[in-house]
Amino acid sequence: MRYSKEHKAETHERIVKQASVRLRERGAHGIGVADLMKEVGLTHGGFYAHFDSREALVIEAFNYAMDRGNERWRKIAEDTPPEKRLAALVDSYLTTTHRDDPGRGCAVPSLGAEIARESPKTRKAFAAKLERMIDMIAGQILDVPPRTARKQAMATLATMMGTVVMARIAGNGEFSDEILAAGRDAVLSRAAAKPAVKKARPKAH
Amino acid sequence: MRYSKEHKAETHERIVKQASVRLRERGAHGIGVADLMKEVGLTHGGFYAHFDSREALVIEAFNYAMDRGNERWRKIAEDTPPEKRLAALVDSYLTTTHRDDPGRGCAVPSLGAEIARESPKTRKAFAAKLERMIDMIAGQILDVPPRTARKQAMATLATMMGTVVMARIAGNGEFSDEILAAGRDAVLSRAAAKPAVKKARPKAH
DNA sequence: CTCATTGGATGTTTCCAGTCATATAATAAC
DNA sequence: GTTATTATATGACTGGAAACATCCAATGAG
Repeated sequence: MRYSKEHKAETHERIVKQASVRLRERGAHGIGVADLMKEVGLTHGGFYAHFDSREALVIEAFNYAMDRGNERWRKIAEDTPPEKRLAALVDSYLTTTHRDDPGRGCAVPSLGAEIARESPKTRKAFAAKLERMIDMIAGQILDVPPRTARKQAMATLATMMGTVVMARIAGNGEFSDEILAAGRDAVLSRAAAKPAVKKARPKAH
Repeated sequence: MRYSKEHKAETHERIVKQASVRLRERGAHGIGVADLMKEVGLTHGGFYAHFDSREALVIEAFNYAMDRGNERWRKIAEDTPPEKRLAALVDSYLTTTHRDDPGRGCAVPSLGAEIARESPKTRKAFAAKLERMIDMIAGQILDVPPRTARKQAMATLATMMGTVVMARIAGNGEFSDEILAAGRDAVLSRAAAKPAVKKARPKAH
């Protein structure tokens, strides 16, 4: 082996990471191999030493983005007492920061619709990650009986993701902020209504 | 005038309609001028007699799709007694049919994320239509006091749209159906919980 | 010294928005 | 009813952008 053992792995990851950012920012067809490699500080000749094809990269990048999201949620669950976890999650998800920086945010609101149109292989990989997200919410975030947890997790995710999609359409002004606030209230009040947990009424900003 | 008076207007609308279907099916860059015109039974030379540019068409097609959606909702409101309107809406929106046929469905779950990346002009046109949808839900569909209607309308839409996005990622199997069902329950139970003055029945877990 | 990795250059293909001279078809004028 | 008029449609053409993929000389780690 020339170059250190980890060198290639590191380069590989840098490419995947940058791709995942660009894809979330610009969509599934929003960046080409050449530009991407340039952004990573390489030239695009070496690309095919790392990936069989562009699609292989895209799948990896999707997975990477989803994994980072799940990782983030896991940390929230870890660092927060059970009854406050949902509020903590919503506070990190339904923010202007997340809305305005899709590149570092959740992949579903940015790429969901496009994923649904990709090849079955790509779509299924994404669906598996989505199911992991649901499990995570149901098991680690929501403070409700397991009986209803899965269903409620799905609805919670749907509301959060739909809110981000709508807020991004609305831009970044007052109207958009209003949408974010409505989503927050909806998620938290639904949770408050179901178990005996109380309040958590965030002030709209 | 040669050709009948309405001829051009009709052709124009056929183009817009077909474009709106294809865009929802394949995404904002999913079809080119030439293919589109062919699908309408024309050649692509004449395109620029109808539209200044491709973008102008895209904006019209977006508007068309949104208008059709609003129209559909208006009819539901018209044909249904107030207390059943939301259920009727959800029953038409969160169906496998809608999930599996984006081309004829709501434009937000199919195009929302891509719209958010388009030019400000395009995005703002879409945002205006989104606001109309919210007004429609708040004023004609929800059976709640005006005070909270707008906020609740936003949340209701977010949940419905997010549910469709997730369900499409999940494909069309059992998992996907489960997501649809969860979305339905969430929208309807929230509506049932709110008008009742306070938090009804806190059932301890 | 050796050779895997890198990166600059290049090939080739595909595709697409937009233009224009020409042909066609329907109405208005006579 | 015939002709003149003109809006609409045709289809080939353009110029260029962008994309994926491959090759090979140079590099630098071991």
